[in-house]
Amino acid sequence: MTVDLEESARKLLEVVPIIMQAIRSEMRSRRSLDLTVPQFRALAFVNRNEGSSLWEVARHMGLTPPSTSRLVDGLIARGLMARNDHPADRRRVRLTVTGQGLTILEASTEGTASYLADKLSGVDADNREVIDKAVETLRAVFAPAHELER
Amino acid sequence: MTVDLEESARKLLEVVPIIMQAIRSEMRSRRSLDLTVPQFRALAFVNRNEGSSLWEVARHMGLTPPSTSRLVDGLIARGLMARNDHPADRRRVRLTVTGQGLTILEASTEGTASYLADKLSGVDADNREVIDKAVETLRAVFAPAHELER
DNA sequence: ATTAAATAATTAGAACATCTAATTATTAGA
DNA sequence: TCTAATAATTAGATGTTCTAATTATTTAAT
Repeated sequence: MTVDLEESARKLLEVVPIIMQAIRSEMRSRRSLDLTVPQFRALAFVNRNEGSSLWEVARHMGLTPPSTSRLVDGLIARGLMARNDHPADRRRVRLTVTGQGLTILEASTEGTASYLADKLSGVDADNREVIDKAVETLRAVFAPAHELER
Repeated sequence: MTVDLEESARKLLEVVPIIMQAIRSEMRSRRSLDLTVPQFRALAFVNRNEGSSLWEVARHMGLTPPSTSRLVDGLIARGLMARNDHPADRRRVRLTVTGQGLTILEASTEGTASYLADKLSGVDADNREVIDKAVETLRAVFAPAHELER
């Protein structure tokens, strides 16, 4: 029984980047899809939140608006996202995922989830449940507050 | 009870980047230390493995040798790491953490772990134990195989 | 109603991350 | 010894992310 907070934190700090790296490599390895993690996340968010403003995407991702603006630029350049005028407020932007963007998002989600599922398949049912529960708790702890009421 | 492998994988895919982003922001926010996550990881690895070769660092981090070479360049430029000749094999490089590097590594570890500990402090003991156990399992699943016998 | 303040987004400039391909040394093996 | 393999770097590209400054638009206050 660890229970030592600092110790738990250090382990988390060691393991999270390792998993992240695995996800990153997996995502970029599919030549045909080739989304970076931020691109993937932005696409997924806008897909779930049709017509998001740049600021909403930035807040979700924990990025500054300029960073987000560039990120979106890249996605638009590849035809995966579209930037339109907001009808009520001309300062604002309405972001949407294009058909092609959705196709790639889905393929990428599917592919990466399969990869992770494969990794997890070696874990017995009990421990998988432990992981599920931990992920749930961690989500509550780390997810931007405004996204938890869903 | 979720138990659905694919579903677990998708949740992991959602949550890991969120935690990662929190860690990244936290690390870069300490102006005086200001390590990026890859810099931090490289420093931590070389500190634990005095005299590592470039290739070992690359393998640990899941990066290509060129990427690692540049990463190390940056650390050396900041005086946090040193690159020396390997006595037996002149192709190889012996990496070590400098005194200043160690100072910054420790401060950064301490600061980031405190930040995470603070986040986790709101979680009750039972759930903390669940998280610990999950982290342990995930480490076994994702850590590079060669690093598990320790 | 006009001006000042606040908000939304972008541009500019910088440092870093990361890849593939090609190159340079050095060592090991046929 | 000449060729293979190994270790590392350089080159060139694209993407990430920051701060600071700028542009446009809307809201609020006189």
